Amino acid sequence: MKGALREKIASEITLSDYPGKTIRKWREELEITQHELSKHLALSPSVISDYESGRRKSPGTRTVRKIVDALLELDKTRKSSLYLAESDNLDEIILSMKDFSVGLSPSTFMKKIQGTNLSKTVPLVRNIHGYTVLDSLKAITTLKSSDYWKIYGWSTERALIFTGVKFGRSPMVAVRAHPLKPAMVVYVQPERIDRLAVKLAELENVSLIKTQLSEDEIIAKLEAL
Amino acid sequence: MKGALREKIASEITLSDYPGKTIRKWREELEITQHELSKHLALSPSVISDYESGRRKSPGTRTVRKIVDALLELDKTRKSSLYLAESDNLDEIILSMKDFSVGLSPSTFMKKIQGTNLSKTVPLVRNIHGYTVLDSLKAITTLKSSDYWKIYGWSTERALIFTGVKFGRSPMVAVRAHPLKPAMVVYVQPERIDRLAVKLAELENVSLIKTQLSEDEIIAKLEAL
DNA sequence: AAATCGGTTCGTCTTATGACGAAAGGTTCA
DNA sequence: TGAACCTTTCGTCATAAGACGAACCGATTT
Repeated sequence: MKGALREKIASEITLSDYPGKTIRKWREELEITQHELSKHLALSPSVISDYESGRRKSPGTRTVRKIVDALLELDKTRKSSLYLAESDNLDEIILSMKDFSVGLSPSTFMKKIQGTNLSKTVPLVRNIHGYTVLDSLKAITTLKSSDYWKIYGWSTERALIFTGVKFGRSPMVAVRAHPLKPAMVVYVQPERIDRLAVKLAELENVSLIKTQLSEDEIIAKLEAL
Repeated sequence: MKGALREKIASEITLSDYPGKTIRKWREELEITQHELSKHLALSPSVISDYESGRRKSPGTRTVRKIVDALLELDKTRKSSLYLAESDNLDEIILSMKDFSVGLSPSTFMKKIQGTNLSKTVPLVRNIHGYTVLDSLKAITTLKSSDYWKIYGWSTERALIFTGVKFGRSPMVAVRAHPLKPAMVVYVQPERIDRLAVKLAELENVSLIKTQLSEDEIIAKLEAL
C-alpha cells in the first residue's frame, strides 16, 4: 500500500487527451513553479513549458514518472504538503488490508498464519471477516486517535496484525483505549510477550496470537487468501 | 467515477521500471494474445512484442492509453471479464467522491447543496471532511458488505449523498447496520420522507438532509468545491 | 525605468519511439 | 512430422521525443 497520490497523478497524465495540461494542473495544484521543477529534474525550464504547452504531445513513461516523482518530492518539502495530507502516512502504516466475503473461523485463520494462542482464557469463537497488517511503531506514534477507525475497514470482526513488535504492550494498550475492538490481535515475530498485554487481551475478550512468520511471508499468505 | 481498473493499469505501466513487463503482465492476466491485441490496434504483432520485450523502453502516453483501452475492450468481450467484475461493483454505484483537505462546517456544506434539515434533534456540529454520492438502489442491491467501507474514503466524517431515493428508509437502515457512521446523510429529490428514517438518523446522531437539486446539479456543485 | 520572476516560443540537434515485415524459435496437438 | 499458434528478433525507415539556449512576453517589485 504505497503512493495512492502518485498513482493517481500518473494515471491521470497517461490517460489524458492532453498530458501537458494535466501536468500543469498538478504542478499548479502543488504550487510548484516550472523553474523549480526543471531545476529538480536538471532540465531547462523551457522543456517543462514545451510539455505543458503540448509541443511534446505524448511523453514517454520514463518522463512521466520522473515528473510525477519530482512533483511529489518537491511537494513533500512544503508546509502544506498534499502528499503528507493524503496519507497522514496511512499508506506507510497499513501494510496490507482486506475484507473477506465470508467469515473465517479463528482456528482456520490461525493455521493460515501459523499462529499460536497466547491466552488460555479467551475462547476462540469470534469469526474473522478481514485483516489489517500494520507497522506497530508507526501506527502508535503517528496515527491520530480520530483516525484509528481507518484500520478497521468494513468489519471490526477482524485480525489486527502488528509488525515490529517488541513486547506487545503498546498495541494492546491502544486497543484497550479505543472503542472499536478487533476479534483478534496478532504479533509478528515479537521479541518477548509482556504479561500485561495478555491480561489486557483477556479483559477485552480479544484473541492474542503470535506468529514466527516474517512480515513479508504473512502478507504474501494473506493476500493469496 | 469510471475505470478504476483502467487507471490502475495505466499507472502501473507508467510507473514501472519496465513498462513492457507490466503490459505483458496485464495482457496475460486478461488472457489476451499479442496477435489479438495487435489486430485490435491495427498493428503488427511484432510491435507488441517489441514493447513487451523492452526494445521500446519508454512508450508515450498515447501508446500506453491505446494499449490499456484495447486490453480492457478485448477483456469486456470475454466471459470471465475482469473489467465487468469490477464495474459490477463500485464504479456504477459511486457517482462522485472526494475528500477535502480541511473540514467544512455542516451549515456551509448544507448551503452549498441547498439542503434542508429533516431532524430537529440532531445538532449540526460534525464537520464534513468529504462526500460520496451514490445510487441508493444499486448500492443497496449490489454492494457486497465487504465492500461497504470503500464508500467512506479517507474519513467517515463525510456526507453520504443518496440519489434515487423514494422514502429514504433503506439507506438509513444500511447506515444503522454498518459500524462506520457518516456525519451526514443527504437525500437527493426524495419523493417522501419515511418517519422511521428520521428516527434512525436521530438514534445514530447523523444529520439527515434533503435537497431538491438534481443529481447532476449536486455533483457539479460538489466537484467544483 | 530597470530588474526580477514565471512563463512562452522556436530553431536546432541527437536519439528513441513507433511502425513494418520477413524470418525464425518454441509449444501443443492431431 | 508437420501444421497451427504464439511469440521473438532484427534491419530499416520516418517522425516525434527529449533536450538546449536565446529571445521574448507580462506582471510585480524595487
